Amino acid sequence: MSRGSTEQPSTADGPRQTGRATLRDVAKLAGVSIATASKALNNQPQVRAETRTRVLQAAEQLSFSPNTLAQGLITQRSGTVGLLTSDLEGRFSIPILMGAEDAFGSDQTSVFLCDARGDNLRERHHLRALLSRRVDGLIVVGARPDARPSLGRDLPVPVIYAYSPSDDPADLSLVTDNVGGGRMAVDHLIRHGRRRIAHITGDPSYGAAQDRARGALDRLAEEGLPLAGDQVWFGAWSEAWGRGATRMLLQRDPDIDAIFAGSDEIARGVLDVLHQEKLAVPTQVAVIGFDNWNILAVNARPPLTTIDMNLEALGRLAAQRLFAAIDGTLGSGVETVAPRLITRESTAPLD
Amino acid sequence: MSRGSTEQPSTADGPRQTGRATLRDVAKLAGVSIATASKALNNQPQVRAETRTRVLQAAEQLSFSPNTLAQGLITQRSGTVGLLTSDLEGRFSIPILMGAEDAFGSDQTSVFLCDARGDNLRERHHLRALLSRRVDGLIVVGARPDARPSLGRDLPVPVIYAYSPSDDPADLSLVTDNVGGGRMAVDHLIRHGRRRIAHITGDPSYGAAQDRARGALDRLAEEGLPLAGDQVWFGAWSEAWGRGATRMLLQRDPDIDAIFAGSDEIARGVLDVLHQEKLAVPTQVAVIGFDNWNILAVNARPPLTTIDMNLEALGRLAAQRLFAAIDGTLGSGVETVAPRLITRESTAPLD
DNA sequence: CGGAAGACCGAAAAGGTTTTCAGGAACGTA
DNA sequence: TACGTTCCTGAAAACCTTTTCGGTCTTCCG
Repeated sequence: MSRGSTEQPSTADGPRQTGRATLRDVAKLAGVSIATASKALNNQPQVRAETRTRVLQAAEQLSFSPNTLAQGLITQRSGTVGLLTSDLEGRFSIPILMGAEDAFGSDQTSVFLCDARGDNLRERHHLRALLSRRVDGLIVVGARPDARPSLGRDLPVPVIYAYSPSDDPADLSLVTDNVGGGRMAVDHLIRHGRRRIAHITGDPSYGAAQDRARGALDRLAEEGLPLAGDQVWFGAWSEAWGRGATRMLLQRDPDIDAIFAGSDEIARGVLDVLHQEKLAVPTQVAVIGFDNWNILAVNARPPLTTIDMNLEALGRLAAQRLFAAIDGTLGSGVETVAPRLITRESTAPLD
Repeated sequence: MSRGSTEQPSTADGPRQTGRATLRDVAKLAGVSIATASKALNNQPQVRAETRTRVLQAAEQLSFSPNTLAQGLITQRSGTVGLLTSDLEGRFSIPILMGAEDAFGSDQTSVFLCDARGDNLRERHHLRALLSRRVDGLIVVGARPDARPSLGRDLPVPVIYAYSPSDDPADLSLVTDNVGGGRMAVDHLIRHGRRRIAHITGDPSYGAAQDRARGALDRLAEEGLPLAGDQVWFGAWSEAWGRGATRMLLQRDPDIDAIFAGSDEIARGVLDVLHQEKLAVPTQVAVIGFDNWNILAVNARPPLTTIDMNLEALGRLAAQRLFAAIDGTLGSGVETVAPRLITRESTAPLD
């Protein structure tokens, strides 16, 4: 560390009572007033070059670092934002978090992480704490892609809802375009010459399941193609359901040539049964997943073509929107982020 | 929100210039001085009960929330800590984070999240920012269970290293007991009557791989048992390596009755090949993994017995140690957290 | 040489809270 | 009535920085 290289400042060589150099110390060492020292460090123009360097040297020597609390107190801006997630464990929050943290990090903004663990009381508690800390803004990251209760309209800072939209249309929410994702998946299969496409997906109470199915059906309809297997196979977001549904599906409709799975987890189950049934992937049946959950998709046999929700981009976008809202005023409504196709080996043109 | 229920305070009904009620406003409304208001809100004894309730009511009415920045400025304690991780993406950081966040949350401490993304420069940058924000302490969460460079001895706040120990023995590091984990895994197999136990694990450059292997070998030696397969099969932390190694292993030593896999990912590969070879799990061959990575372990067929590193507990412990260190002084050396066995169906007593 | 303009610097207020210390009121005792 | 206690309350300093505004000094021009 650079602090290490200087003689560690102690009672002997300087007036350090609190253990840290303050602007006053720097000013004294540089032989100027506090005001001048401040200006010099902040690149204000009204200070001579020679004086500035003297101050800079003094600051360096004392390894001065400005007290952000005091700065925040006076500028009425803390330079912090709150990231209020309801479910850190769930794998979807993390990439959003990363994106947001990354975007803020390149500014001067630091991020408070709060995990409410799905508990409403804990959420309120964290909210109070964050407001008390005078965060400049808030990003609320939901656990499921369905609407969640708004934090309210009368908060003193801008709020952005990510992944789970707010149930108040006056709030600004950022979500992934699941309809577009479903459409994209089926489009990919169609382009590869598939005609008998089935769809196995998760819990029908999830908006995401409904939306993806709708996108898929829309795209099929445009092409005048029927949905293979006679229905959307709703069930659970699990490998086990993927296996079960595939078995039933094959029984009802043995000559499908593609399966769109509503998640990579389900896709793994699908692949598993296709293997057992000696149906070659992708030559006989193409499989496409959803989520691009790396550990599952990459290690699948064959590696899984899938739809990536671009969650990190969503997090970054949330950060940008919040940043813009901090001085300006905030928009409202629901904004969607386009997913993207990740092509691997589980899909290929039909001979 | 409670703020919502009051007439929203505006220019009309009160002296609100900055948009938020301040202690001065509360005091004025309650008809007392700022000092008294402060004491009343902080449960100081030198204030009459009647006055206290008057202040409390005023605070409630204005939905006052104290400015933590100002408090921190004067108390010389910000009530925040920094969580400096080098790799948010990696799945190991998350549970540690959750544990720490949870432990701090129940106190009054808020957590700054910083992801250095494995970049040294970014780490320094974040460190500077955190110190500038006057965090009361720091937890450094590594990406790999191997030693990492210390942040230095002369930081003005206590630092605790989690998962990756610091290379400076004067620092305090908290790590998982991988030797104990390896021992625990083999012990479990032995207790279930297994005698021909093999070990397939990941990248030998990882301390964790070496430690787990050592623990396993120790336990075997105690029992006078040889290691089946003639060697520890080091390779990569991947399903593919799990598959490859299992094939080679079976060729060399067809009648093993248990495999200890160095990670759940590897274990999945192992299970896969055992399936193909028609070796029944757990009746013929028992399999135990490491990490308790839920998505892999639970969905395996059969569900995987595995070793859980107790990372969330590690995070919580780190928080506690840091908390203790903030007033007192910090210990040093490496402290280990015991892993725990998660029994599922991939292991069972040999008839 | 006088004066105006410009460059640089410093005193002081402000931001919101905690805490110390002194003063005032009420009360009991001599 | 005078005085000592006990309780409450409030003025003011402190924490560290930014920013405004007035002041000093130099320089240049007439």
